[in-house]
Amino acid sequence: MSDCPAKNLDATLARIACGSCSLVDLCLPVGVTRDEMDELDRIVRRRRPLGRGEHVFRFGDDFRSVYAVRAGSVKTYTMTESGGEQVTGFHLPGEIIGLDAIHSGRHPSSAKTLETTSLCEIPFAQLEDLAVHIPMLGRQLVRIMSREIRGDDELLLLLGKKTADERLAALLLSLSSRLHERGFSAREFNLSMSRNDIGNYLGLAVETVSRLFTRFQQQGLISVDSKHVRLENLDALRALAGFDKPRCV
Amino acid sequence: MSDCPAKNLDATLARIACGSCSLVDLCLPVGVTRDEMDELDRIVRRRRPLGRGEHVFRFGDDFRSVYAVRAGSVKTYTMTESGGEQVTGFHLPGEIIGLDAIHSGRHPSSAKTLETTSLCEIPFAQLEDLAVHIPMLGRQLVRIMSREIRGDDELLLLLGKKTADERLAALLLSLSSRLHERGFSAREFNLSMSRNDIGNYLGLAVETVSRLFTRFQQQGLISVDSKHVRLENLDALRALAGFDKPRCV
DNA sequence: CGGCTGCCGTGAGCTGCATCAAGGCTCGCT
DNA sequence: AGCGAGCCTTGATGCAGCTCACGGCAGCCG
Repeated sequence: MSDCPAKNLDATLARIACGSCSLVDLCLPVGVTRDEMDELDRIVRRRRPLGRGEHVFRFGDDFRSVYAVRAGSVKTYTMTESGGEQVTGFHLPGEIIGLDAIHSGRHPSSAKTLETTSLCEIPFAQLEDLAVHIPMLGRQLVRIMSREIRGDDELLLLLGKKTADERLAALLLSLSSRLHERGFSAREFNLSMSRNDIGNYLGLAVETVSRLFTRFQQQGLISVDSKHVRLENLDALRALAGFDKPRCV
Repeated sequence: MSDCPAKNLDATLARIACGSCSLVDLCLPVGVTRDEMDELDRIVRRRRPLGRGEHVFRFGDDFRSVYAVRAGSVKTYTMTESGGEQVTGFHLPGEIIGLDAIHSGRHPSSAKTLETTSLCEIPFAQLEDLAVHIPMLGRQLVRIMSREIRGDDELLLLLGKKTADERLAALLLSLSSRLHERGFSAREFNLSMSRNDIGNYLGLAVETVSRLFTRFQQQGLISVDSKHVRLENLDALRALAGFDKPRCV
């Protein structure tokens, strides 16, 4: 542990306070003062990065904390009794995961990193206590949860009503606009998730996803090179998906 | 207005305080004291019942309040740009609707009554202010929203992975257990929503839903008489649906 | 090096559910 | 009573996407 090369990195990350984090206006501390942010900083635990494929929490775990993605990406998924997965979301920096566990006190879903990922762990009991002193923090939490509900409802529409093409187009556009918000290119990015995860999330067979990527490329909508995607015709994709910004009103 | 026969009913309903409401342990004021409940009472507006098919709020409306169903039932739905509906939920007494609007300040979905329905309107700004003085109220709000997210995720699994049979079985069991929690029979109830709404919600064509009802009846799983359903073989339904309590962990 | 494992792409055939079409039932309205 | 509008049911047909089967490629390990 002490001679691990990650230690320095760890120490560096530990120094990043909410106030100096570039995600500050995507994450919890929106609208709180400098002093209040320091209070939040005191309860946030910045953990050393997780490697690809590690669990943040597992189905059935006791609920203690919610987690903010700081860098990297995470998939969340629930499980059927028969062992099948349903991927419920891909989460990018600034997003909070674990909110579905508050109600029951146990995690009803699992979360696994898709690549090397660093997270902020926010012990929930302390967050609730802090929210009593910092009303804005509670309000922001509620706003974030509202957005989550909204996002899920949009996904329901996608799974309930849309064709395979529309679904993939919608996912690509969602990733594109979310990455753009975070300062990355909206037109060109890497998919950190496997084709399998994509199919699972969109309610499609892997083979269908694979064929769709091929066809989208043939149609000049995108260029794909394994994990790397470039959106060549955003307007056509938007027309296909049927809406512009899948995760906003 | 003054000679309307609904007026007396209105007055009666208006007298029902949260403290004396039978839904008190399903709704917002869980775990708050008597005095705190009185404070909540002061901001809750008990409106006269809505008739069948009336809107509680519409897509695009300014967000001012959330609503608790007191009696009756409500469907919520979002819309595609092309005008199609996606039903996102059926809501029974004690459930809160409108939570998806907090984030953006506008309702991203519509809510329409399925039968004569009475609601409590809870102005959200006042609820937030009150939550500052009654921490438990804020916590309960967050818990309710967490359950909502959890419920949506379960629905995603349903739409993404389950067959038509499994979907209908899951819906019937969900309604059954939720009605049971509210003191109604778990085995026999009326469907307040149309076959169309059911199909829409489950991502199926009306015709498929109709055929499923017929087949379930032939298989001895249920008896149906138009809106009236009796679950004849709960265990078999549960086995079909693949899980027991669709909206709980 | 060779074998093994995980991920991705492609083709061929099948199937669950949508779609289309038509008829019955109920209820409210004239 | 008679008529029309919704809502529901049933049957026939078609197709989007699933399943199965196979081959390729990259990374990993002995």
